[in-house]
Amino acid sequence: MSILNREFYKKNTLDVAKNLLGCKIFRKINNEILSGTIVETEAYMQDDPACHAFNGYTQRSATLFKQAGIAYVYLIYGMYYCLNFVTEAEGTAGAVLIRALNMPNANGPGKLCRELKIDKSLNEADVTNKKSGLWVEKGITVPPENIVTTTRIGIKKAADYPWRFYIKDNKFVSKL
DNA sequence: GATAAGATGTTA
DNA sequence: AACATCTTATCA
Repeated sequence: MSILNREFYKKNTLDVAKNLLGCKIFRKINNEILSGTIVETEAYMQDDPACHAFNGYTQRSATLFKQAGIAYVYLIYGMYYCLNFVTEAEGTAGAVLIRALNMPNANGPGKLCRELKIDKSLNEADVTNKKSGLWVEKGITVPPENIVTTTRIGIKKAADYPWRFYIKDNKFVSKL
């Protein structure tokens, strides 16, 4: 029962992406609580051609510049939602994309949002308390040797940046 | 107002 | 390997 506080997110995006591995996401819907361990993340930063905020401040990317510890949810390809957690200080763009959870049918950004019933109404939701129905708690600690660093998936720009992290030998990680 | 591209998932 | 499908950004 230790919810990750705002200080956890208000750090270097790459560090937050690694620290989030092994943490548990909780989603409360009506009286049901869904949860899953984060097994795969990707980092997106301000000086990153693939980041939505790279080309300046727009309506969609505005969330990335807000305070750390809130959710950034957007629709991709008109069919799938992606869940991010905003990082860095207010005014600096940065976010961590959650790519996979340690639960069935959640091995991909779009699939996990479908499983957790995440949609745009959760955009900018505060993840540091339970009121929003979406929060993260400290989970297992992943030793550095079990964190694998590779290039990101599904993007065309800056695809060679080694900013994707996942837990070694985890079968729920999207794509091998 | 119109157009092109996109941090994906499913199907063949 | 191709496609489904629509919001967002970027023009005019």
